[in-house]
Formats: sequence, structure tokens, C-alpha cells
Amino acid sequence: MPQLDSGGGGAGGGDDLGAPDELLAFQDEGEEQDDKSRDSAAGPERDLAELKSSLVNESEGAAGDAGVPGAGAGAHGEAEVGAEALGREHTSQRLFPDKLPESLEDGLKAPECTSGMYKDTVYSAFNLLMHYPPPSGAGQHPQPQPPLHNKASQPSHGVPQLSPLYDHFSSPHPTPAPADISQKQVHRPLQTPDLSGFYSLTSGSMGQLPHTVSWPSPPLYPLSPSCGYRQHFPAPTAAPGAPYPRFTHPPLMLGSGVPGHPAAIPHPAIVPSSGKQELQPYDRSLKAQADSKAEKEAKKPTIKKPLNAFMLYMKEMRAKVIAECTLKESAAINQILGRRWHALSREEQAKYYELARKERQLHMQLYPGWSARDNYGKKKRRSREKHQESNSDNSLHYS
DNA sequence: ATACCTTTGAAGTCC
DNA sequence: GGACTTCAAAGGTAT
Repeated sequence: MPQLDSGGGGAGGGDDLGAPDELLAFQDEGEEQDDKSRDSAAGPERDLAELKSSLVNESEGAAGDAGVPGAGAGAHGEAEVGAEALGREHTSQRLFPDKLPESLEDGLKAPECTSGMYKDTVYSAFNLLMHYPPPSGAGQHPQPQPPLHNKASQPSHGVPQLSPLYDHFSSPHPTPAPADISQKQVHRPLQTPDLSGFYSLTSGSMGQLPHTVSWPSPPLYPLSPSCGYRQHFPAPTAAPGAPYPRFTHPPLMLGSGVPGHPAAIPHPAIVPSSGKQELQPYDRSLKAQADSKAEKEAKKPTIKKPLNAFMLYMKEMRAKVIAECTLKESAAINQILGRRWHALSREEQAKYYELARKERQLHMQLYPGWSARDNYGKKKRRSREKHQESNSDNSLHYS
């Protein structure tokens, strides 16, 4: 587990909210990277690499052999990794067999999508993004800190960052780094030191907070209409002088365009229930009924899952990939991002794992009763219900 | 209008 | 406990 392995302080199990698979992922990642860094790959790995390069060559051949800079078959490293994003190792998984290669070839041809792909995008982006404050009294803290902190190599440039958490990490007054990740802190204490700076969670905690960290950067969850921030946040227990007991996310409030009216901006994980308003008020009672139903639905917003590390990474890097590769199809972009994700170093991935872990913690604190089960099967259930509804409607009509 | 595609990770369900 | 399923984001595409 990347954020936990410093000093082998106990991989934390599942209680630290770290994904049990993270270690595996990093192991695989490391091997993959080793393979990339090493020229000699043995066994199936080599076969895979050959397959990859053959696919890359195939793609290049389609693009013409007129010297695609940086994408040469012999070029190891960034360009090759980028090309791997294009020539999938699994041909069966190739996306948009007709379109993707073309668009990706564009990416290959485009300098901004090759040479800049990893130098200017990923690594610099990480340098800009993540700046973990050194744990206060780092020497006293045997807590697992991700081995990602190398201030010398990752200076803070003070560049706008993409998520509140990112911003938090580079805040001039950062809250202490997670004091203890691996230790059991999952019993939702509502006051973990590392999160108190992100959100003020309870009225009681409000008074304890010295200040609320401000995030000038865009919120982690965009305030796009598609995310549905019209719903009112579940009414928290307000304390005097604490106007936003549970939701004190300055950017979100500012983003509302209604300063001082934060209640209209719920946490981004909350989206309105997807149920359409079936209000057909034929009479007052019916309308009242519908209103109460709508109110009930409004009180029961859909709380979405917290984003995992890769989702956070995708969310952050998507725009860059789009800009570099002039791609817009999310499926293709996600493929590239998946490759880039694997190309990231452990430290770089660890940053996102850490972010995701904090997101999960925050999510748990904001919605203590929430479970992924709440949304489980909703999508398919929706379609099934629709199907059944249509069927039942038909049966009703025919009965 | 909406499901699908595509990715990884987290968490759920099922056996 | 392992295998499998579902959801999270995103936006173009297909139905």
C-alpha cells in the first residue's frame, strides 16, 4: 500500500480504508515499469511487450512511416508508453477499431501528444499538484506516510490545483498530514485531525477548528449541472454562529453564485434523485401528494460513491489529455489515462491513493449511514424497472 | 432519451 | 474467502 509502506508499518488491512489491492497494483505497476525501464523483458512479459510493440508498429504503419517523432518502435520510455496507450495489448479490447487508431494516431503525430505527453503533462502536473506538508514532527511519527514526499524533486510551484484536497496539501496553512492512516480510525469519529481542515463536520467541531482552510481552486466535484447541485444539502444540526456546520466548502459556496447561501450547494457527491418528477397535479390533493413525494425525494438525495484514486486521476488529467490529443471520446481518453496511470511511479500513484483515502474518509464522515449498497444495482435496476414498467403498462393496457 | 464504451479501484453480492 | 458484479466520471456514439 503506497501510502502506508514507509517503514513497513503494517499494511493496515482494510481498516485504514486503503484498498487491499493497492499493494498488488503497485507491485504490478512496479514490474511493469521495470519492464519498461529495462530493455530486456523475459517470458510472458516479453511476449506482451512484443505484442504491444507490434500493435504500435501496426498503428504507425497505418499512420505512415514518415518519421513519427517520438513514437518510433525503438524509442523506449515516454513515447513508447504513450504509444502503448494506442496499441493495446489486447486487440480484442481495442476501442473503436475504426476511429480510435486514427484519432490516436493524431495524438501520436501531434507533438503535444507525444513528447509532451509525459514530460509536460504527467510529471509536471504531479509536481504542481501534490505537495504534502511534512508531518509535524515527522520524526516522531512512525505513521505510514507515503514515500512520495521529496520536496527537492517536487517543489511547490503554487500553481492552481485541481481539487480541494490538492489545494489543501499546498495550502500555506495546511492541516497536518494524516496523523495515522493505518491505525483504526474508521469508526467515523467525526473528528479526525487530517480531515478537520477539509470540512467542518459538526457543530461541535466548528468551534474547535481554528479556521477553515480555504480552497481557491475548483472543487473536487465540479459544479456542473449534470452533477445536480440543486438539491439542498441534508439539513445539518446548525449551531449558532456556524452557518454551515456540515458543508463549509468555500469554493462550492462561491461557485453557487449565491454567497452566503451555501445551503443550496450540497456536497458534490449528492445528486438529485434521478426519478423524474411525475407531477401531474390534476387537483390540489394530487398536487399536494406529489409535492410531498417530491419533498421526500428531495430529502433522499442520491449520494454517489466517493471517487477512487484512478477516478481522481482521470478527473484531473482528462482535460490535459483532451487538449494534447484533441480527443473527446471518453472511452479513448480513458484508455490513454489507464495507460498513463500504469506509467505513473508508485509515488505519484500514492498521491492519488492518499487523496482517494481522504475522500473516502470525508465521505464517511459526511454520510455516516451511507453505503455503496445504497446505489448498488440502481443503474441496472433502473433499466430493469423501466423494462418492467413498460411491460406492466402494456399488461395494464391489455388487461 | 438513454445505454454503451472504456479505464481502475472500492465495495457489494454470491457461493 | 475468492470470484464476480456494480458503481464512480466523462462525453461521444449508437440505438
